[in-house]
Amino acid sequence: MKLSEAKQQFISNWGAFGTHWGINRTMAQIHALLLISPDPITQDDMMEELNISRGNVNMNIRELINWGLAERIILPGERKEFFSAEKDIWLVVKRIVKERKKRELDPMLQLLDKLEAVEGDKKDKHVKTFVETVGNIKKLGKQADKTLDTMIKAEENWFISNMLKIFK
Amino acid sequence: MKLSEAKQQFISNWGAFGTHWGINRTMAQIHALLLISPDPITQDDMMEELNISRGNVNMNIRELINWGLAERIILPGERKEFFSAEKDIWLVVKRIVKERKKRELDPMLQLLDKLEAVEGDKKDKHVKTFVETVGNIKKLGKQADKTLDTMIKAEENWFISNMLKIFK
DNA sequence: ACTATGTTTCAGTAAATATTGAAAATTCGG
DNA sequence: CCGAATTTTCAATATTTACTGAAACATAGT
Repeated sequence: MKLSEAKQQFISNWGAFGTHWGINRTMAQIHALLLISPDPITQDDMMEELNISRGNVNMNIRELINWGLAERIILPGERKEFFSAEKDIWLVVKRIVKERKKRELDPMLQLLDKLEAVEGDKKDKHVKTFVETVGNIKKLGKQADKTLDTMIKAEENWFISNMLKIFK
Repeated sequence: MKLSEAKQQFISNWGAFGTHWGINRTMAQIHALLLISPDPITQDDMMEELNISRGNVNMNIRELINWGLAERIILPGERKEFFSAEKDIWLVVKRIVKERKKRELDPMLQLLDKLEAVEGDKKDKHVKTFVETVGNIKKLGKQADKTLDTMIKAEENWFISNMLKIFK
C-alpha cells in the first residue's frame, strides 16, 4: 500500500472511530492528520488535506487544544500559526480519560449520591429496587473513578507491567 | 426527594450519559427504566413512562436485547410481552465492553496491522512518522485488547480485589 | 496608522440521526 | 382458520448536530 492511501485510510477510520467516543468526526480526523505529520502544519494544510472549510478547521482545532491534544506553535519568521499534536499515545489516552472523567463520570457520581437518598418506605419494592440499583451503580462507579485517577497519574511502563502481572 | 422525581432524574441523566457513549438517548432511557423496575414491564408501560411512540420503543428494545442488556419475558396467561434488564451492573459493564470491543477495537487493530506494512523508504520522515504512530497505537491497543478480554471473563470480586491491590 | 495577511465568529444551511404513526405482519385463543 | 390483540416495519418528518462562507476582528510589517 502507498503512503498516500494508507494516510487516507488512517484518517478516515480514526474519524469514524472518534464518533463512537463522543468526539466528532472532523475533530478526530484533524487529530489523525496531526499525529502522522512529522512537522507542525497550518490550518490551510488541514483544509486542503481534509477538504473542509476554514471555519470548521478553526473550531475543531480549538477543541483539540481544549482537550490538550494539540498545541499552537509560533515559528519565528512565519506569519501563519502552526499546529502539532502530542505524539505519545499513552499521554493522549490519559488526557482523554481525564477529560471525560471530569465531564461525565464525576457529575454522574454526584447525581447518584443525591438520588440514593430518596425518601420513602424501603419495604416498598419500587423504592427498594431504585435504591439498590443506584447504590450498585455508584459502587462500581466509585471503583472506576479511583482506578482512572490512578491511571491518569501513572507512567506507561508502570501501567503495562502491572496489567501484564494481573492479566498475564 | 420523592421517588417519582428521583426516577425522572435518573432516567433523564442516564439518557444523557448514554449519548456520550455511542448509545442513543432513548435506548439508554429505556434501559434506565428497566433497571429500576422491580418487575418486568411492557412496551406500553415504556411508551407511557417515557412519552415516546410505539415504534421507537420497539426499535430500541430490540437493540437493547441485541446488546444483551434486556430480555423478553413471556408470562403464562399474559397476552403481552414483558421485558426486564440485567440488574447486575458488573455484568452490564462487561457486556457493553465486550460488544464495543468487538465493534470498534478489533476492527481498528486489524486496520492498523495492514497500515503498518505501508511501502516506502523508512528514511523519509513522512513514512517514518506514519509507521511509528501506527505502531504505537497498535501497541497500546493490543494491550487494551488483552486487558479487556481478561476483564470480560472476570468475576466482580476478582476484579475489584485486584484493582484495589494495585490502585490501593 | 495603513494595508495586507491571517484568524475567529456565527447566522444560515446542509447532513446525519432519531422519532412518529399508520399499515403490514404476526400471534394467540377459541 | 378467524378475528382481535399485539408486535414489527419503514416512509415521512422532526430534531439534533455539523459545516460553510463571508464578515468582523486581530496582527505584523512598513
